[in-house]
Amino acid sequence: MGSLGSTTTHTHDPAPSGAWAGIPDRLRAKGLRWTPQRRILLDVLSRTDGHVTGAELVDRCRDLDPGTIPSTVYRTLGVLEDLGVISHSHGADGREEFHVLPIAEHGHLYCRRCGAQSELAADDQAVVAAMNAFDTVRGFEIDISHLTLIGRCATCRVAPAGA
Amino acid sequence: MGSLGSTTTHTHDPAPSGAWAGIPDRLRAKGLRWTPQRRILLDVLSRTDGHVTGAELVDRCRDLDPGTIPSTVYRTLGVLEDLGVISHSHGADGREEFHVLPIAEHGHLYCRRCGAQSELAADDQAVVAAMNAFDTVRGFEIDISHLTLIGRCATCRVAPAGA
DNA sequence: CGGACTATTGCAACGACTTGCATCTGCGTC
DNA sequence: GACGCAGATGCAAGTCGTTGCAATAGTCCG
Repeated sequence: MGSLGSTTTHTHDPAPSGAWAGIPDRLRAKGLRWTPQRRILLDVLSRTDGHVTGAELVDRCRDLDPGTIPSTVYRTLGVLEDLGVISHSHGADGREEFHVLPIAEHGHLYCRRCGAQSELAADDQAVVAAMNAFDTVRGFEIDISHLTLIGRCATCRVAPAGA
Repeated sequence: MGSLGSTTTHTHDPAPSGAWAGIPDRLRAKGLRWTPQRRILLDVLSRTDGHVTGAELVDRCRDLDPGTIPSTVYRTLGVLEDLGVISHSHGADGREEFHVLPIAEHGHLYCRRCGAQSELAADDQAVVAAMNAFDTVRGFEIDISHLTLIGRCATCRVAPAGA
C-alpha cells in the first residue's frame, strides 16, 4: 500500500513524503511529544490511503510493534485529529472510521438495503447543493468528512418493495 | 415524560393510544412472538417521546423488570425497527440513538465546537433542498431519521478562530 | 387440551472504545 | 550531561453493543 516494502532499495522511509515529515516538530511546537508509539502510528497512517477503522489501525500498529496498546493508539488518533492530520467519522454501524487528510475530504453514502457504499466528494453536485442549503438557511457549515448518509440507492428504489 | 404520571386521571396506559395497540398482532402476523420482555420494552418506548440511547432503554426496562438482559433489549429493538415502530441513528459520538416513529422523523445537527444540538424536521427547508439534490443528482433517497450532521453552527463560525 | 415447531431468552464471551491512575520518559533547561 | 516538569504510556476496569448456543416458552395445529 505504501511506498515501502519489497520492490527496490528498501529505503526504510520512517518520515515519509511531504506532509508527514513536519509532524514531530508540529507536535513539539504545541508542547506535545514525539514518541516511538506515535512514530509507529504515523508510519501506518502514512501508507494508508482510504479509510481505516480504529481497530484496523491498532492491528497494523501491532504488526510493527506487537506491544501496541489500544488506548495509546486511540489517544494518539485524537491528538492527530486536533493537529488536523486526520479526521474521523462514524460508519453505518456507528463505528469509527479514520481518514488521512492529504486525501480529499469526503463523506459516505450507504444504502440500507443492498449495503452499497460510495464516497461523496466535497465537490459532488449534490453535496454542494446540500451544503449551500444548510449554509443559507441556518448558517450551518457541514463537516463533510464527518458526513454519513444512510438511505436507499437508485437501484434499490426501483426494486420491488418489501422487507 | 409520557402522558402518564401526574396531571389528571393516571389511567395506567400499558397498551397506549393507537399505534402501540396493534403491535402484538403485527408480530404474530409475521410469525414472531409477543413476550413479556417485549411488552416491557414497548411499555417503555410508548412513554418516550424524544430520542433515547440503547443503554437508556435498558435502564428503563430494568426499572420495570430488574432482570432485563441487554441483548434481549437490543434484539427486540432490531425487531421493532424492522416492524417500522422505531428507527435508530448514531449520535455525534457514534452511539446508538433510537426514535419512536409516531413522532415525526427528523435528523440531527451537532456543532463540533460548542456542542449545540438541534433537530432537523423532515420539512426543514435545508433538509428538503439537500434531499432533492441527492434525489436528482444520484437518485439516492436519504433516510432522514438516520441523518446526523456534524459541523459548525452559525454562532461558532463568527466566533474568533482557534482550537 | 396436548404436541411440536421454532422464535426468543438468558448467559457468557467477545469486540470496540474510553477513562482513571501510577509510572515513565521526551525535551527544554541549566 | 544531569534535572525536572508535564505530557505519554501501560494497564486495568468499565461501558455500549453484538454474537453463538443451549434451554425455554409462545403459537399454531390437530
